[in-house]
Amino acid sequence: MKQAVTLKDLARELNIATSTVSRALKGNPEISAVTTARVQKLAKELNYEPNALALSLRHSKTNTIGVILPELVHFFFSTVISGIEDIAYSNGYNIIICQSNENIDREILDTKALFNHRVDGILACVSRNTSVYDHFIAIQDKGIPIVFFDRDVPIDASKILSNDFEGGYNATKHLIESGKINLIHLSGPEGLMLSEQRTRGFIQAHQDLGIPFNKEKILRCGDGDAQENYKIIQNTLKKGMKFDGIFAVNDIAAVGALQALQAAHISVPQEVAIVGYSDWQFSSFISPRLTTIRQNGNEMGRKATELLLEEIHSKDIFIEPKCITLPTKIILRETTLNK
Amino acid sequence: MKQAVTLKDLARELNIATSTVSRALKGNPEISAVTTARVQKLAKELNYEPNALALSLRHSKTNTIGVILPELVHFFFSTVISGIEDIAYSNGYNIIICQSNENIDREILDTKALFNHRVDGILACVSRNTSVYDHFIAIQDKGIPIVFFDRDVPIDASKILSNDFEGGYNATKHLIESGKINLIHLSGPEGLMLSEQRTRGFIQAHQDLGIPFNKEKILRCGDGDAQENYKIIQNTLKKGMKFDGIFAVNDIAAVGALQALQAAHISVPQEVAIVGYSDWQFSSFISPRLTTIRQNGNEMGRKATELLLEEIHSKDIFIEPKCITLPTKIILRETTLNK
DNA sequence: TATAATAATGCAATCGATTACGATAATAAA
DNA sequence: TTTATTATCGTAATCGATTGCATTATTATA
Repeated sequence: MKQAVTLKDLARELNIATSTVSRALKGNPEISAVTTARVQKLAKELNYEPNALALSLRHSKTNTIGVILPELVHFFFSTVISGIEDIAYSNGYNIIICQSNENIDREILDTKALFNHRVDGILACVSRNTSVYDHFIAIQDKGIPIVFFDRDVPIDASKILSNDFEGGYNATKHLIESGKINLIHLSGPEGLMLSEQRTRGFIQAHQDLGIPFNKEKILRCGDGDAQENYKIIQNTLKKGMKFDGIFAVNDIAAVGALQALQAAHISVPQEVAIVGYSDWQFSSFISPRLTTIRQNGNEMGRKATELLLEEIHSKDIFIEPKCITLPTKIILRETTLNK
Repeated sequence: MKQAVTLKDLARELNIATSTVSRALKGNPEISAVTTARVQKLAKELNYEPNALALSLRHSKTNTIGVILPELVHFFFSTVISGIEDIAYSNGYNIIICQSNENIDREILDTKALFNHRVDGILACVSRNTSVYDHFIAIQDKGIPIVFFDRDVPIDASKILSNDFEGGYNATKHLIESGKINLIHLSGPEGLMLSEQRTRGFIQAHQDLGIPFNKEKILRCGDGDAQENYKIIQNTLKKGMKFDGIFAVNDIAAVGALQALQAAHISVPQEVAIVGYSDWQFSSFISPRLTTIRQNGNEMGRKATELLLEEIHSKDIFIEPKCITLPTKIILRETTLNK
């Protein structure tokens, strides 16, 4: 098997010490111009590339950021990753991405793996059903900074969140202002702070605009795939419940609802209007095009990475955790009446 | 700053040699039961975790696989990643994912970064506009095995491809058999082998089924986003070109075409039928639901990883590159007439 | 000419873990 | 009692690169 070229190989070939080779390669003025030239020439010839492992070990610094998130396939998360990459790469950092698949056990394994690889810091969005946080605390205790994003956690660390309350509030306000006052809400899983915030926004908007509200308006959907929400709306219609607007916790749920309505020959948005959440890629494709709340995933990724790098670069002095909440934006499309 | 616990720390605390600690931790019988117990107890107390960097350096083995692919957000690629994860994790390997963003320069940087991190092997799907392959050859020359997937490359290496010819053939055959004989094809970028294969299938099906074919039936779309294909179909209609079926190189293009038809009040599938490619997530959401060709991404990821691990584990002996072509499957939905 | 200053390079420790080999002590065999 | 054997543990080299501290050789200064 071919072996990678090392400093030692260059040194042997040129009959000098590895330390000299090392210095010559980085243009140290202590080394004579002649020697430097010889070394750099040979290095190029043999295609020498430094071993990042050895460097990391030496410097106790991997220049690598670990990223833990629930699923790659979500459009929102992929925009977050782009933001992370932008900042990380331009600062000379690599990233390692781990999917937890919304699985707490996988998440625990991921944190361990990232620690064992001695990443310089971690960006994490916890899985939906994470309720203990020891694995993160343990990492922090070992001196590795963590910044959480998108989903809130009861941990003393920096966080970049989206203003889910505001999103829920504005979605609901838009529905009400377009004349729909008998709304239902397809809500996310209990315990997931983010979905509870959206629900809170839903309720608050009712109160602020003087629209009556009761708990029956909230329909809880578990995983929130389209199929499930299709059935929920189907059942709701079957039970004879009346409504003229739906605020769904995400676009997938919204599509499920939309299809149930279409199957029942209920016109959207004339009879029932719909607002989704997150502005998935398909939301502008489907017919009618879906009104939704856009979160700035790229910005979230960038901000989170900037914060993390700050903490990495000042490992010695204590840094007060920051919590940044990013604004959302409503994207008006065809599933709501726009006046 | 808190520092991670090392073997040396344990050794100092217990007043024994690090070599003894190392052996005790892995239950080496040369170490007395008493000592072993003491070491393991302390290790647990101090939450000792071995430094993967040091191990990798020592063994010249990182147990890490590098993955290079164009974009994470593509549903197909995310299923490939799941397949890769399944096999990699169950074999004790971690993965590092790099997005090239269909950018050759980024791709070159990625290969370098992965090599510098001394990954044990690489799984790669080249970017759309990659036409030189020196960066991959260089990696191979350093003894790191590479397995390519999805997109074919003129490199002597193992490959897992999808049978794009078959997919294009069956899509076209289905359209013709459902009574549509005046088809057009929204084709992918020139030079991308995969899209040329699909086009070849389109042509061959015409010939085999005795349907006249001419080059005007092929409309080339560059990047292939929905907007672009919307315009292409719009222009085609404006020019008065007649057609009753569309085979699109991917689902996004198909949706663009679909929307252009709907805007022109042309009924799908009655007047014009559509077949897409790749079975994106949204394809079963939209209305009408899209008939498409499904590629088994998970299987592709699994097979590619298995092949790569084989090559990694037999680094010394030469392994003949294998090329596996996976079958595709047509998913019949509402954008075509199904008889 | 003797000494100091400078330039150029080598030696060896270091990062954290592993492992071949050597060393010590205790026990068994002769 | 002396030697061989075994159990147990330590020493040092190693992976690849860096870097503080010598060590030379050369030139400048007194």
